[in-house]
Amino acid sequence: MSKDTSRTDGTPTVTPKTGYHHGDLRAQLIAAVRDLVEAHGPDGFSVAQAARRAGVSSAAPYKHFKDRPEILRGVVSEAMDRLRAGMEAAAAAHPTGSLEAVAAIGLAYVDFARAEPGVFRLVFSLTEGHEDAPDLQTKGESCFGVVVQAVAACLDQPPDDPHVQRNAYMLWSFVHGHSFLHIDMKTKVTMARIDDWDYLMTISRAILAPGAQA
Amino acid sequence: MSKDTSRTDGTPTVTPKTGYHHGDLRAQLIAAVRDLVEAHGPDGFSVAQAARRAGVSSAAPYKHFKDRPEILRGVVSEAMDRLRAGMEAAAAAHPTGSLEAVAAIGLAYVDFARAEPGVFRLVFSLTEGHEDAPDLQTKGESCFGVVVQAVAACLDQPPDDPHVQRNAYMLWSFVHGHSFLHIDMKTKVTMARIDDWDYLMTISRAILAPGAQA
DNA sequence: CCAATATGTGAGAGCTGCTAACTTTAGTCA
DNA sequence: TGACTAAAGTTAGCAGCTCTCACATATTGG
Repeated sequence: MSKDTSRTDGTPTVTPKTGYHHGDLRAQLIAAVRDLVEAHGPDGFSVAQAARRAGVSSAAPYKHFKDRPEILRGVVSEAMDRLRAGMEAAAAAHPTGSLEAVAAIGLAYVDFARAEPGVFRLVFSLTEGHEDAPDLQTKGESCFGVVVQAVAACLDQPPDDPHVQRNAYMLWSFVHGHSFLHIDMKTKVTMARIDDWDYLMTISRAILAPGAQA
Repeated sequence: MSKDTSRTDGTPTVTPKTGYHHGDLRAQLIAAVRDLVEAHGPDGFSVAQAARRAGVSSAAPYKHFKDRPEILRGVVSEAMDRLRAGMEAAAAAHPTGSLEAVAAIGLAYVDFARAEPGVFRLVFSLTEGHEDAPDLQTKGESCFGVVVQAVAACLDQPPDDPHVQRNAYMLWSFVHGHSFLHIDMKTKVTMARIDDWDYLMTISRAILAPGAQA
């Protein structure tokens, strides 16, 4: 009964089942959906397809997720964890309070968008209609928290200072917009190519330099 | 044969059919899809539903559109026309070459995102996997062209100057990011409330002021 | 006035999301 | 150890969707 060597789908089962029970279906479904979203766009996946990839029947996913949207939320949640980890790691690689730390956080953001454009888009497509997902809200805020922390250190002011918040928001807007525009018209339109690091340093300096914009 | 007064859907037919032929089905389908996308998110619409709204059978749309994606592309195309018109009108309301003209373009952008968040998101969700849509590409570029034009006038340099292009791109990144973040976490997170006009003027000044960022 | 064409209809194949009822496995406690 | 329970699979099947095909009906140019 080795129904798990490979499916009609063509794609091999990531890890064969251990008999009847799978063992790690939830995580594998998320991984499968992540791949599918990356390959065919946010609405170009089906839970049936993901189930086939994981080597289970098309009803099995509903033992772990209530809905199709809930599966997507799972993917987003996992992606946000990685995004935040990446941002924190990037910041940690530079002196606390330095402009470089801020720019590095932005670069991590852009890198994530470039590496997983489909998932990146999904993360920010999902917020609407999923207000009933407090964990995602929380994770989003803690991503922003990384930026706020770095900006606060840079300006030597407390994180809840309105000036810090405003500057952090400006930086995030910038990086977010750049990320989106970048993956939208990859290497086309507008200009030859942007050196992201230069670009991000410029922005960080323009916004955080003492005396900038009032 | 008045099957057009209202449908089981509940929503009234926008304009009753003139008998067998509809007369303006294509435009009405686009309008219906626009509403549905706005109401239930980009993937929360179905061709069948749109057809019901327009008062035709579920096969009728395929006489005007090849695909489900092609209908979405139609919606996006129409939306981009309106977006560009709004940006141009906003610019025209201020002196050519003024910072206000630049900020006004940005405000038109943000206003559009706020007024039609679903469609706005759709516009920028569609670019991937639809590279075979040169008209959308063209319209996107001409939207950017509006920004470039205003920036060029403001800096008193030709539109194809790299400096102009770079600054226009920076502005667009900013406004784009702000728009997205704004509709994502509406009035939540980050800060109480942003006065968009102030915000956009600040940004425009920071980027376009003589001597700013090298 | 009549073909040719554009635009509608209904039926239906094949997929999907999701539920229901059943089966198998794993864990728990007398 | 062994029966009970809960967790995690299965198959069967409904309703709804996309899209196609064959057919019906308006519109229109020659």
